[in-house]
Amino acid sequence: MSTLLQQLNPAQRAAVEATDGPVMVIAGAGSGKTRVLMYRIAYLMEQGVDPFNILALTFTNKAAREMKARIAGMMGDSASKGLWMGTFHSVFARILRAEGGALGFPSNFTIYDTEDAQKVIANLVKEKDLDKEIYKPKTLQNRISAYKNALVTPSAYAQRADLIEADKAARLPLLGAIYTEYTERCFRAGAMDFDDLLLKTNELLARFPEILAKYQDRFRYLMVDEYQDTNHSQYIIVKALASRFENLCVVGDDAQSIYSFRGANIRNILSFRQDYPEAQIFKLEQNYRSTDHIVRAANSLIEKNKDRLEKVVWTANDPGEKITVFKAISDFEEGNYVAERISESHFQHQWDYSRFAILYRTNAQSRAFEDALRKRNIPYRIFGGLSFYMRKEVKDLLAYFRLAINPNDEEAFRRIINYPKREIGPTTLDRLNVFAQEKRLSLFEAAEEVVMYPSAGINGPTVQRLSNFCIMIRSFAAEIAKGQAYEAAQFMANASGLIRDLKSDGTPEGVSRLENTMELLNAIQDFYQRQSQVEGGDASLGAFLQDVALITDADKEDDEGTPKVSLMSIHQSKGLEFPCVFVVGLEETLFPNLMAINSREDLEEERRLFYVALTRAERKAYITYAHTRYRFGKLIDCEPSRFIEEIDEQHLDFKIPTVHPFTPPESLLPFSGQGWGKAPARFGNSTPTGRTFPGKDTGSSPRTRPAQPPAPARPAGMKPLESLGNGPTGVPIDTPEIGMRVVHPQFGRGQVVDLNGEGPNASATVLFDHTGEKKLLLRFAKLERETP
DNA sequence: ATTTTACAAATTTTT
DNA sequence: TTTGTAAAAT
Repeated sequence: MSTLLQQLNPAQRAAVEATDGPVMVIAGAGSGKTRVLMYRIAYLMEQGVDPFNILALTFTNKAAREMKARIAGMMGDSASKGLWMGTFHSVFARILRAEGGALGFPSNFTIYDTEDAQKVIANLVKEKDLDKEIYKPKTLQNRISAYKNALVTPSAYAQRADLIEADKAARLPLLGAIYTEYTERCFRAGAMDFDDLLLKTNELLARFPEILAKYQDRFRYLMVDEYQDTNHSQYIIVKALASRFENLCVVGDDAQSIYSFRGANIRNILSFRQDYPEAQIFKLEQNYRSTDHIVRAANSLIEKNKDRLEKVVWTANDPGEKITVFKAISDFEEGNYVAERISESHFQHQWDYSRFAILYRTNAQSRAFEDALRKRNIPYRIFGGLSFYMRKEVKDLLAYFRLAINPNDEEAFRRIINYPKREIGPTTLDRLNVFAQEKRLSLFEAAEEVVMYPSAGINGPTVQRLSNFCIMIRSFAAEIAKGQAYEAAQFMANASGLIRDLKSDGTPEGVSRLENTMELLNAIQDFYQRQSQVEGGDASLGAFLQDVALITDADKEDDEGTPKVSLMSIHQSKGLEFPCVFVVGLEETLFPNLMAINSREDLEEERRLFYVALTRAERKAYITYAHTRYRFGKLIDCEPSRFIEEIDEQHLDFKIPTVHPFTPPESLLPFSGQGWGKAPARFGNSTPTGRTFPGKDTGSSPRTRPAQPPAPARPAGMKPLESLGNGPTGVPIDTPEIGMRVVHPQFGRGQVVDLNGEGPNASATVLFDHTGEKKLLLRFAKLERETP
């Protein structure tokens, strides 16, 4: 038998060996789903399948990258070349770059993020003079997104009386018109939004049979991870691609479907059998991840859901500890409790900080935990919230790149036409826009041509300013064409006046913004160097932009070695695991969220979300909730979540805060009465651990620097499982000297030949033994002294 | 055209 | 709590 197969249990092995025909793997939490996917690919290759013919669609790019690296490790680097792995969005964006011409899109099309899309819509609403309280850009964008994910194009919408009726009822009778106009604007701008990447792929495959045939023939073996979270649009793409060979393997867990708000359709997994009657179905039910208490607790919870596939998750692991349930008096105390527990385990059991995760329902909850951790100098990392590439200053610089590469990019144009100040205000922009719409031009084209049309009403000096701007952008394009992405980016950052503008701002925020801008430039240099290493890699600035548009927080690697506590929303924790997990904020209207308590379907999704959170834990789980909580600046009373009651209590261990002597303990026990019962007034100020309960903002000592800088400049990455003994061998270098022998993680060994700059811009020129001379920024390139 | 000031609104989850 | 928008002033 293949040595690969020996490393799997019987159920896993069966799923791996069923290479031909449709296969569905129902994989319980922690049952080795990723392992099956990985071994299946390796097994296919071992059976002689060309990796070129395999496509695996994963949930994050990071998952794809890691899996690919491990397969390369098993099968050899060159053997796994050509294997395609990535998210739906990144894989099909790539195909659209190559084939989008058939649909009339340029290969350098821009990807609009949600913010861009909403701004385009906001502009339309303004142009049409509609009430933006009723026609809220966010709402419109959501509805349009939903239509796109259901494959309802503007023309299809016009045929759908039911949808038109529904929008009328929602007081949005013009939604169809806005949708149509929005689609046209995007087309003219050479831009696609996230949903378009799937919708246009469908259009491409449906309208051009020869293109469909080409990719059907290429992707003879298709694998889809997290199938329960695919939406209709993705489902149809998969179906189309798989329809020739039907070697389709989908892996998922209906109990972990948590993305219905994004159009994910749990029926995709529930009805797979009907779509493919001859499909083989495998169930992975043994959990290798968590203790018995955790597995059973999670099971008892998820049993309350009606929409489920039959499946019994079990584990042979030891019982472990019960789940600790803690009720805090306030969100502030909740943060302190969690930080205390982490600190305790860290010092008593030598658990390094990367073994802990704090999971919450909404990103806004992170604050109390940040404060508590920072106060104790516990390093942490926040995922989500506003990511690096969403920051204003980063998007501003990116907009220059975008416009230089695709001058029709309307949002980029609007963003930077008057930033830094060029004396081109709203009046000019309005007139320019009117002119552009009349002539059916993009704003950039309009700005270039308006000089010939005095009737547009833009005065001479302003026309000159517009023209100067266009000339500058054209010169940027020429710079990019030289092919040196980093140099071009730096040139643009300077020539645009953006750096100067940031430098003139002396405020701490301004300094941080400048740092972030520099960080972006560094990222470009890194990208350039990395891509240059890969054979056939595209190191252009355009390629960088394509990557950046689809990057998420979860994709980023941690570039500092310090182990950190992870803070993230439960959604983001999907697919991850941690030895110790805190699920926090278990309160009615927060979790389950207010938005989700009205229908059974929504409530069940919230319950699945809680299930996902619990099953992230390997050894120990905590559940916490607060009595009072600050929400939008006001202190409000909370009620414990119904979900706590739903867990079989034999797996729970209730902890209660210090009890006032006059109060009978029972009255503090959760669920002893209704809601909070009569919680006693707390005279003392002590937490359960006996610490004094500091007032707001008093605890942070000015003498010690926080473990985390106040404004984390970039999202670092994480490696929950491999935090121990990482890093290459060698001695880190603070100050390299000319002539020193060094090692670089990517370029290998070399010798320092020159040094330049200081502070954050300090760089070294290194002559590498194999890859030649490179200039590296020191704070960025992890150079180490060569060890013989 | 830009800056200042005041006031309001907003918080679910994400590719 | 912060962030964004509208009106008013320069």
